[in-house]
Amino acid sequence: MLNPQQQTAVEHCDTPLLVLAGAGSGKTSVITQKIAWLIQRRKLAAGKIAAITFTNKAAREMRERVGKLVTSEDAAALTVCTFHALGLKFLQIEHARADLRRGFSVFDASDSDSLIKELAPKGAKPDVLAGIRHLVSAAKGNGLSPAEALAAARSPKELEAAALYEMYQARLATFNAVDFDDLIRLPLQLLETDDACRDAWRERLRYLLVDEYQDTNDAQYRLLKVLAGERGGLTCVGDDDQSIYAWRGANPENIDRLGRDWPNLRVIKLEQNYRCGKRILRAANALIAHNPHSHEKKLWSEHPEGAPIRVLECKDADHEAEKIAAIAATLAEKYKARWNDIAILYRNNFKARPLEKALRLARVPYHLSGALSFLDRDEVKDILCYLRLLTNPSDDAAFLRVVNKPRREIGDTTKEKLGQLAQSKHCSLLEATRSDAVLRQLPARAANGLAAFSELLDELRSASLHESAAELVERVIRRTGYVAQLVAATPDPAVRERKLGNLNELADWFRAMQKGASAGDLAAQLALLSHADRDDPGNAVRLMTLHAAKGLEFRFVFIAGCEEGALPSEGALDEGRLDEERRLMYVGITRAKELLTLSWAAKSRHYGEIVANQPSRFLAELPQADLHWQGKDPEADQATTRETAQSHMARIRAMLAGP
DNA sequence: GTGGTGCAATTTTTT
DNA sequence: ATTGCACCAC
Repeated sequence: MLNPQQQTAVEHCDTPLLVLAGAGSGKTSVITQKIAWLIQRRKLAAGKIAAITFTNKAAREMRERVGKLVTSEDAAALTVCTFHALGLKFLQIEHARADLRRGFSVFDASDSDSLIKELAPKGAKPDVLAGIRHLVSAAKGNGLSPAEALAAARSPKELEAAALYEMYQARLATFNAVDFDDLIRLPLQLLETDDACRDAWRERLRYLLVDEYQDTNDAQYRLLKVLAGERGGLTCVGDDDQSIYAWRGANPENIDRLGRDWPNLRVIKLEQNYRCGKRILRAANALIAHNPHSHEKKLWSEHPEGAPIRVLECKDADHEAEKIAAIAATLAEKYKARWNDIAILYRNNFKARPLEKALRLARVPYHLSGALSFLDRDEVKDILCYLRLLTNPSDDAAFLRVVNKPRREIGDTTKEKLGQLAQSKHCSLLEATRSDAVLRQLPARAANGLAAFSELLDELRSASLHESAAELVERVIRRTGYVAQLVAATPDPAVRERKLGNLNELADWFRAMQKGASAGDLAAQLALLSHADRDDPGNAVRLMTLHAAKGLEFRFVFIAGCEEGALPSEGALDEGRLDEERRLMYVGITRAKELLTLSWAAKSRHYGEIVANQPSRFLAELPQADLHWQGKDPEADQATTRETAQSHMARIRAMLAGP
């Protein structure tokens, strides 16, 4: 099944291995087969192997595929998860060494945002806040502690951010909480400083396989390095041409670092593509040739040539969406396509709106991935915050979120006052509500509400001691009066049903999880499962961003919004980061197996105003002979391209030859 | 403490 | 143009 390069990659275990795997070259097969090889031929215990991915969906798919190659016992013993999930598991075991107490909370992005906002100078503008948050995250992604970040600060901005990082981290510590970046940074810090801990984990994880290696940041690289050690039980699979996450700290330089840190590194290239038609691949190769390369790679394919790549020129975004919807609708009969053979990709989520509208109108079933995440729904977050607070009474962020849900007449004034009192007593908000001295200093109405809240939590906590996680979740949903409030406050029956459905789904998720785990641990895991990769899209056209499409493939792919300022995005253009945008386009093109359609709109809305667009420069970088431009004026174009003329002739001939 | 009105920011991409 | 949020009147 495997080609010689793939087979070599599977069998090479004695020194670290870097697999430069082009798009569609079967890298997942290499990883899964290699896991099976390690277990069956190298007699390595499955429990000592970890396969690390970047998304939960990728982890799930990998687990599924490995499951077909190894025994179910081995499959269960394997670690197949994201970097962040591995870090969480690590910290849950090693919490004491990381100065965390059992049941610590994982702050999600919005928890982090509010904390930053609280600590930043009052009235700071959103973009300033975002800048600080980005710098703090970048420092953490470089594995820096607050002190190190302060020392490394090069500009006033960085200095300010580093100072804020210190406060931010101190607050997290009092909340007994970590954020996403800490899930990498804290394990790294521990492993690099604590020899006993490092040796134990090296023994525990004897072989590491990393998918999408080009997406690792500095901290992740160092984590791999310290875990793999001199022994170098490590296989990294990646593609520098698919590096599209530099904006969030991914460092594709890590590809070259491997060879420097392990001189015995073996490098294998996978250049045969098993996915795309020749023409699509030729276009992809031509496009990416415009980028500088340190690892030359030439993808080839044995697939048929395939149809020309269509370029739809449209008047505006609505027109574009209508055209795409119309073509998608015909593909089904023309090519015997199932709806889920079709994907519509775009640079930013904003583009999804007109597409949704057009697809609905054309009665094409579609599924929007990524957008409204299950866990971002308010009602789900609320219940999860109850669980967080039950497991971690110090979690002030969770406290603030749920203390007045459902309504207990506790408003901002009370929260503010309570915060001051807790601060002076050096205790958490929840502890403060337990103190009579504190309650006496508040108005009776607020004090009653707080007392009721803390009693409710006490009751739930004592119930949690002898209940499973699933039972506890159901109890929280019922006993807090949450459902009653939800029903009362949501007049629209459709919205109400949806929200209640979300709560049911949440309960289902906990029911499906293993019996032994505590609700708090599960809530922490759930915090990482941020994207809607939970629900099965079914047989529907898939709408998603180009980023979300990485790792997927479809027979028919549309890339909408190929415009200057959109596909090389405005921001990237300003900062001269064109290469990554080109790689994004490359990723999009290489998702297509059979038919690729690119489109651009001559006009679009920009902050409410209508502006004229230019077609993306990337369209000009494709081999023009492989493109079929379909302009705004279909009559005029029909004859202009050879391909259409030929198929036109073919149709006429067929008619003449017919009955 | 809650429910309204007007203003400002939004368009990268995600664990 | 839409939407979230800050500020103000009950």
